[in-house]
Amino acid sequence: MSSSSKTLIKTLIENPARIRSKYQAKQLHAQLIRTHSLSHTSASIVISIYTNLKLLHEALLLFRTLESPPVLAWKSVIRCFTDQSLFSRALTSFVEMRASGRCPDHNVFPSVLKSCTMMADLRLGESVHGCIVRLGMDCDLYTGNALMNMYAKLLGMDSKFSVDKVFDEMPQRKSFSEEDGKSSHFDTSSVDPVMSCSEVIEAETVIAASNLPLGIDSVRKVFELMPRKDVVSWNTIVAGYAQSGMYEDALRMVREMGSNELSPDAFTLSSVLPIFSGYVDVNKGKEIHGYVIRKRIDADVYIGSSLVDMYAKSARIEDSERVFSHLSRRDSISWNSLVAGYVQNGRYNEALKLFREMVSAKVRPGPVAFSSVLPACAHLATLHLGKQLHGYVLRGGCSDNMFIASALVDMYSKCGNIKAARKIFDRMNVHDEVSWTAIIMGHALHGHGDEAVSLFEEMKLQGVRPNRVAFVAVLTACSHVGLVDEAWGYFNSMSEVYGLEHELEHYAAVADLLGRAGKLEEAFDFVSNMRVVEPMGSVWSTLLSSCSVHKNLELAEKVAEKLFAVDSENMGAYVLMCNMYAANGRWKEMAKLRLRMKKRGMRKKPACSWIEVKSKTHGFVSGDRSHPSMERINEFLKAVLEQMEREGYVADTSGVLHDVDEEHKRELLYGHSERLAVAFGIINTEAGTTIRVTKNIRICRDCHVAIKFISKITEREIIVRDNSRFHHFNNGSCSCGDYW
DNA sequence: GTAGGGTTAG
Repeated sequence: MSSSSKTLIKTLIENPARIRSKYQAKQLHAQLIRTHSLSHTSASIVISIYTNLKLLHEALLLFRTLESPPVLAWKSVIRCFTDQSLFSRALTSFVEMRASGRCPDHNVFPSVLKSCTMMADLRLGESVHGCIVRLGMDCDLYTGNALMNMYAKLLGMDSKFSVDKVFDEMPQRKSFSEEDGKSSHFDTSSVDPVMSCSEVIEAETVIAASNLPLGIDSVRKVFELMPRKDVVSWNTIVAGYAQSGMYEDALRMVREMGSNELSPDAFTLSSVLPIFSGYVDVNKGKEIHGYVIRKRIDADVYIGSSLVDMYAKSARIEDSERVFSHLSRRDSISWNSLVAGYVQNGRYNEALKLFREMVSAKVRPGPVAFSSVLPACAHLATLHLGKQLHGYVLRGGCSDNMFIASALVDMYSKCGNIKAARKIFDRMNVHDEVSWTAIIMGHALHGHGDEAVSLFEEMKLQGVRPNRVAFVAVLTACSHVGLVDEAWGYFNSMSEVYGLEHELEHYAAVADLLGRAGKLEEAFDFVSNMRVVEPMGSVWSTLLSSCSVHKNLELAEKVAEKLFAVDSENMGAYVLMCNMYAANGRWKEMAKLRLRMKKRGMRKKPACSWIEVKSKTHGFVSGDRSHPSMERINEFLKAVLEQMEREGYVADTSGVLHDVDEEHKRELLYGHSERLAVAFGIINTEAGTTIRVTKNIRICRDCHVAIKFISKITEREIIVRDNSRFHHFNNGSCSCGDYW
């Protein structure tokens, strides 16, 4: 070997950063072997070269030949394991390194802590923290940052220790002493408790006494003790505060950054932006948007999706669209922020359209994308799309995801298939309050009040505490089947047992229940005496429709007056009142109301129904004869009407409030949108297929009777979803038991 | 060698 090549090897070993390729690294390795100069030290350097090039396999082959690997070799492989997301192997290596008696230095801890974070192993992380304190390495900037990140990430988790324990007691704890280097303390598989029982109890008492979230407290403690802090340190604590809901503190830290001559960067802002959507006003968010543009970080994908989300949550979806359209690069989260934004703003068709665009743009939808877009299918009741998405979810193997499973339960029940919803619910391994509420609400909407109530009881038995939404669901269930006493019990238990405040929705459900049950005066007093800060228009309009069902015009006038006082443009209320005046022959009052509507430029929303046939949605508007199949629909309805009449059907024209003769009234009934949709469905599907129709307003009383007959004559299950519930017609009767 | 964004039930 020439002296010049020896010099070259020496130079490379001293400047390992010069090696940039696998080939060069292997050449060096080979030369060292050939010249018999592969010492422990030079081998470690080669290992670090391999790991820097992410050549884990090569590094490990060499590593295993070393009898007692030096610190450099250990930390190189630990870092590489962490880099390649092999967190548990990183931690095992750390344990082995400690067991071999090697003392870790400051640049191994960031990787170890990251692995603890990713493995969600707070216990081990805290032990490592103890070790760091013992070795006096808590002054290291990167180690401190990694510690803060770990506590911030694992902040919701149960901890046996508090950070004070780590600081105050860890150094003295025997298992951390350097002399005891062979201790198996760091072995993750070890079941030996690190603390004695009494210590654990003591620590838990300390934790119970503190009202602050444990994690954020630990983050702050580490932060305060760090002698040197950089932007990352500040960003980590800002994110920690933001994620713990401590928004004031997060924003205070951003301001303090400025006084420490550090300017907020893209990381800082993307942590802080979500605060402005739900907590502070959107104008503050706009200021930040301006700052982002001035700092020229508006191309950052993280900032982009934060902005899209912020504007969407502030009901400014047009601004979300603008931000999205200007993004130079879009990842799956940017897409999904806008998809979710559309759904949050009730723009379901746009959400589905964008989801499709996303798939065409070759961005694979992940679990979050599915849980964002499924509610759009639920709201639109587009079963075929929902089923397609379900298939996609199954192929993607994420059907166990709690968010997705709950969204699927909700989607199937809202699309009229409560059986499929229940099947998915029953197959879930664990249920949280969201999935329970979804299935309870599903049964409630399908008129299975008793089933919904017993599921609610089952939920409580399983130790899942009902929250405010769960109470909305169970009260809705009671309301749809007239369980008055049960509803009062639940309403009272909300505040008395669960310490939950009654909100508008709960009052509305009870008012609805009393109204449906015909207890109109009681309902009126209940609503008049409720104390809710929010507007009560929806509650009054619920009660108004009960007055209409129970034909109580006198009370209806009182209710309407209350309603118009808070909501002078409530279309439904005008229509209901007009109809009630008409039904009572009070044409003068009706005309007056009609004029008021006309002056305000209000127009009646037409009644429509939809049906999906062969994955295509067909819409029908009451009295509209433009559908290409209208001739066949009429033929069918005419034929079936003859049979219906033979079986005892008599048209109930009392609901037709136009001032026309009986014959004309019957014709109007026969042109109702739900009847057209049902007829179209029966003609265009095979015998026995379930018919699913969605209607935008309440189903008409006469159509309800007629569809019962039709279900019997045609031997079809017919499911009609109106604006408040599902009606399952089967063999001449309806699941609602005519209570609606 | 550390740090950030989107999701389910009314």
